[in-house]
Amino acid sequence: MARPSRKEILQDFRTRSLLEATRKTLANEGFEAVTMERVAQEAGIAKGGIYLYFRNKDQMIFTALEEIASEMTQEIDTRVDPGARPWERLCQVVSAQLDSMERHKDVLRTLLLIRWHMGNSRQRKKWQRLLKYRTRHLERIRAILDEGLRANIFRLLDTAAGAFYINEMAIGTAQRRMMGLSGSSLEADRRSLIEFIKPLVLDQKTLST
Amino acid sequence: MARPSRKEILQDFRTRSLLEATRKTLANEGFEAVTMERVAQEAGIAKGGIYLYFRNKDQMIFTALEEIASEMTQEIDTRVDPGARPWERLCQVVSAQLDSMERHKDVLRTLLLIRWHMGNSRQRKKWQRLLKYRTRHLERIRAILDEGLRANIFRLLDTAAGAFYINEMAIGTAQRRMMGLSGSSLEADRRSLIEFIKPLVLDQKTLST
Amino acid sequence: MARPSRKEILQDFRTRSLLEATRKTLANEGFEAVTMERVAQEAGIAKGGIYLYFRNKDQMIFTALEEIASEMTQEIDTRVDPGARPWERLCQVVSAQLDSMERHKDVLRTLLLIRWHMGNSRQRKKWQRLLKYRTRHLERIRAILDEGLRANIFRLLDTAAGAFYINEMAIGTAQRRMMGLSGSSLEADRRSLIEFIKPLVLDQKTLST
Amino acid sequence: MARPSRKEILQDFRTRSLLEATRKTLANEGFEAVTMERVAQEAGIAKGGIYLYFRNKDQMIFTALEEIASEMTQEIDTRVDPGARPWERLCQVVSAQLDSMERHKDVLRTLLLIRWHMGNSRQRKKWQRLLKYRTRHLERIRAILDEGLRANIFRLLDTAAGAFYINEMAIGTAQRRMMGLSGSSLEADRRSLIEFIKPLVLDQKTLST
DNA sequence: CATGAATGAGGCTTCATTCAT
DNA sequence: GATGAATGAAGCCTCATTCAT
Repeated sequence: MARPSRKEILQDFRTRSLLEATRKTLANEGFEAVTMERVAQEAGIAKGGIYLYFRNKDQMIFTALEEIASEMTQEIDTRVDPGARPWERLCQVVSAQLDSMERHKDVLRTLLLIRWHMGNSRQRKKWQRLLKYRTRHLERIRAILDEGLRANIFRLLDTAAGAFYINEMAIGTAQRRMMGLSGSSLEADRRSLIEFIKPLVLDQKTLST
Repeated sequence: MARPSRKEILQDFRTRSLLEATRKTLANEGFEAVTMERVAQEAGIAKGGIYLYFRNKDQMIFTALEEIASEMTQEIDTRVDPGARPWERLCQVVSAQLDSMERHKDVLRTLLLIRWHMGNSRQRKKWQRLLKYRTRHLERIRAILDEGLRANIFRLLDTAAGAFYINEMAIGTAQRRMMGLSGSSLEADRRSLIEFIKPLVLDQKTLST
Repeated sequence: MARPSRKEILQDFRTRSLLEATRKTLANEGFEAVTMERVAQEAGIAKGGIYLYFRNKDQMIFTALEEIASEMTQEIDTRVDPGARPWERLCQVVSAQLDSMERHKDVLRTLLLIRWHMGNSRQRKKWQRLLKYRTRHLERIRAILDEGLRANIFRLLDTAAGAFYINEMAIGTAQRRMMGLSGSSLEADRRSLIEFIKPLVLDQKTLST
Repeated sequence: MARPSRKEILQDFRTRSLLEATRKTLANEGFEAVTMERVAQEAGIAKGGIYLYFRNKDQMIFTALEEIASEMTQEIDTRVDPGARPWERLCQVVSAQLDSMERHKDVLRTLLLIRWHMGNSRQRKKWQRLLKYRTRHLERIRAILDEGLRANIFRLLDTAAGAFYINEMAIGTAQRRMMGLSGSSLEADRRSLIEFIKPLVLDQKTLST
């Protein structure tokens, strides 16, 4: 395998710095605070230099967001034990998702902004690729539900819909925390959500949390 | 009661035009497309004229959004039969909410943006007042859950949390439709959501939809 | 003599209100705070109504300033005893001028602004008429100096120049007070100035203050 | 010592152009004519470019004014012979001040405007720093008077007050010239002023001009 | 006459992007 | 390649003046 050349290493480093700076600014000061000037400075690169690594501002932000989405997906994957039984796995996914969102609380705000942009036909294309991560996550949940259904552990339901709702509740929970409206600990919020979806399980005597 | 004078009528008409223009722009082209110049033009008013009706851009947008929130709240109220039994009322609320969100699909996007702004401490105050409508809605749902709980119809649950989750699922559903990702009819989405929360009811044999 | 008609009385009252409002605003908040809107409101007249009494903003301000200049001139006249001897009269004039400027401290600022405008050839004409009051004042002082000279009381000097310098010192004193840089009482400032011009008098043993 | 780089030279040139343009506009058309647009054009720079050299309009004007004040101070310093005797030095200062003001006649107008702004409590802070030059000048005069007093050459007087009055007369003289009201040559005005303050000297036989 | 809503020119400032060095 | 000065299009807001009612 070709060892990365000196040039490639530098390019990579610069790209990383820029993305880091973008995320940091996004997190600390919000979308409107992200100016090329600011990001460049934070990354220790000249303003004009950004354009060597990104086509334009939109693409830079897009890439930063995609990176976060990707990280979150991975974080969740890591936390799920493929050998566990469906309900346990579901709990793991939900818990991992809440944790991950909490950790990325600050940028989550912007990440969720794409939901908003997706409603605008003109901008749709620009952000569409980020949906991939959402879809993947929904399918992960759905697979668990399907398995539970086949094993006759879960109540009969439209698993696609179920996955969707569970994800929405998790996101809502994270958003509420982000807005400072939660009032409970993350752990309490987690328990609450799991409690709410527990009726999915037919024989509740068998449940652990 | 004093009949509105000619002047008042005109004032009202102008204010309406501006709000309409704001909503329309907001809906069609998104938040960043809302320019004083543009709104003025769309409303058939000179640029400077806006400031006769609104203190500044923020207040204009705020008013437009609040109006929508208020309309939605009222639309839902109208659709709920206070005499109906808890589960029926819950279904009415959810259905009404979905309908209302569908009707205001375009601006809903922006309305939900406040979730985003609320995460930015600097802008928090500006939008905080809009939370009133959310709170009111959550309490409406919670009251129904409480009543059902007291009547021993609903499964035991934290009603505040329950209200929160139901609302999140409804909003998520609307958002999905808005993003063009639903694929089903509104009616199908409604059934799906209601189906998902049906386990709340203890004796499901008694259920109508 | 024709008794002023009802209409004329009203016109006069309105004009007065507007000038008063102009002066008040000028005094309290400075030149840039004088907007037609504000003055109209303060005067209890509709914005458009101003144009029934003044050709435009400039003329309104001009008239207000002229009024003040005129008042100051009169105030000084009142304070001078035509029968007194030259040095006493000089002291009276200077004292009266300082008092009057102190009383009109706030608007004096704007009044002196015309010195500034007079340097701009384009605006010169607009304010030139206000010079009348300055000229009159200088002549008043000069007449006193002339008389003192003829009576052999004052040291030989160019009386026109002397009048000019004395006036400048008085204005400077008032300005210093206005800028909050004086630190002394008005009375102390008065004494100081008179002390400084005392060498004008040949035989200082005869002096009272 | 580091030779100024090409970049620094250019930066300096731009700054100079802008300040020059500001002064010119200030001089020719007055304070209100100073527009960012206009200054930029006059300096041959794009509108937005100004902000590379000045934080905002206020700072730009402030800098221009301070520059003038500083130049004038230096011009006067250059003209005073530290070895000369008090009265000669006083004459040198006054002459230099009149010359300097004559040379900067055009902008002097605006420089004196700070007297006006200083009367407005809201703007006071903004211009306060310019008072430094005035204070320095007053102290220069005062030091001369003090020395003359100690040497028993000057008549007894409050030297601080004396410095103040002399300065006011000089400024007044310059202003009168600026307003086109002088009618005499600068030299005549100079003589006149010096003549007026001559009584400060006790033994006038010793005087040269 | 009187009103004040409406106009629209004009001012300040920001910022993505380009390009000479 | 890298830099950052320069550009200029927008954006928000103010306010003297006009004019329909």
